[in-house]
Amino acid sequence: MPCNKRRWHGKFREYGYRITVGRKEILDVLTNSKGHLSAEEIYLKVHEKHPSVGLTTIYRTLDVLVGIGLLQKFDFGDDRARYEIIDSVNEKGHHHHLICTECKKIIDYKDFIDEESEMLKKTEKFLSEKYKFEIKKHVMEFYGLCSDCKKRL
Amino acid sequence: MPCNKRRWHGKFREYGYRITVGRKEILDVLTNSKGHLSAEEIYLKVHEKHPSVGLTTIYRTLDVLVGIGLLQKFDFGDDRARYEIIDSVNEKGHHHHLICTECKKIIDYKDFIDEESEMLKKTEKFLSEKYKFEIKKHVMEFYGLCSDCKKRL
DNA sequence: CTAACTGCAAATTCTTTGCATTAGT
DNA sequence: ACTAATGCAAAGAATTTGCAGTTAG
Repeated sequence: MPCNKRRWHGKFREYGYRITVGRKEILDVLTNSKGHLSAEEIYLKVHEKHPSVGLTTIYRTLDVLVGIGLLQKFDFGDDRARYEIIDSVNEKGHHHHLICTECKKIIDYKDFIDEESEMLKKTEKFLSEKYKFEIKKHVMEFYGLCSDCKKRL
Repeated sequence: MPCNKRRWHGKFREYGYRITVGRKEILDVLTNSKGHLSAEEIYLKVHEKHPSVGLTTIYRTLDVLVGIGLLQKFDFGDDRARYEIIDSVNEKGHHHHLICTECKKIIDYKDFIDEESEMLKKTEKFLSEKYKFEIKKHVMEFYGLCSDCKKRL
């Protein structure tokens, strides 16, 4: 994915951020993961290749990435933030989430994504006018019990 | 709101929970508030009338209320949980949120709520069949900059 | 060279828990 | 009476911060 690499290199320059080994590896992990990773999970993966990178750097880099719009931060109610590379950067494309409140499993879905996105866009337009709000992101999620937990309980 | 009182009294009995001074006051605060209060905010309000009620009780009661389905727990990304009495209990009715990521202001909106809810219901039905998921709640929110913060920055 | 970046350890903040006491039913 | 509920202080857990040493450009 050379175009991704170019994309974030550009963003980094633009904002005056430096490109370091740690940051490269973090971006790599995020790009090649299935998404919704926690800081700790990212730390562990990065640690495999670069044991010198500490958890603090992970947090700080994630902040930077969210700040320059390469990453989206989520909260699925399990007391830790989760991160996903934004849209065009990975091949997965836009999706929404289905979250099991028991085992914390997260399912990505794209069904109805176009219809949903259209609805969201329309609402977004209306709300931004009505409330003079500059909308930066939307969240649409479903919480419940996955099939396994439903059986188990 | 006598019917609300009857409603939760019933729920409490049903689950074998006792009705205490603290719990009554917490329910009262939640019912008469504009929603999306944090545990601390609830604590402060309850504290005005019943200084003997501690923060721990607030947390424990909120858990109970969420458990029996009288309360919904939210996370708007400001590192503290926020709570809202569910639908039929208060007169506000179902609504969604518009959240300012700068000043943390939360705006309730009901525009398109029917259309949105219909869409959500449809998606919900589809997803629950496809993934054998038992969907308990949905979240639809917009994050961005409110008019004040947009100006200020 | 110099300002950004880093790791480490300590600090913060929200929430939970253990335990002895109090109070619904 | 019996057991749930409570307050308090201590514990936990995720994230942030201060600082002195390191490194990218």
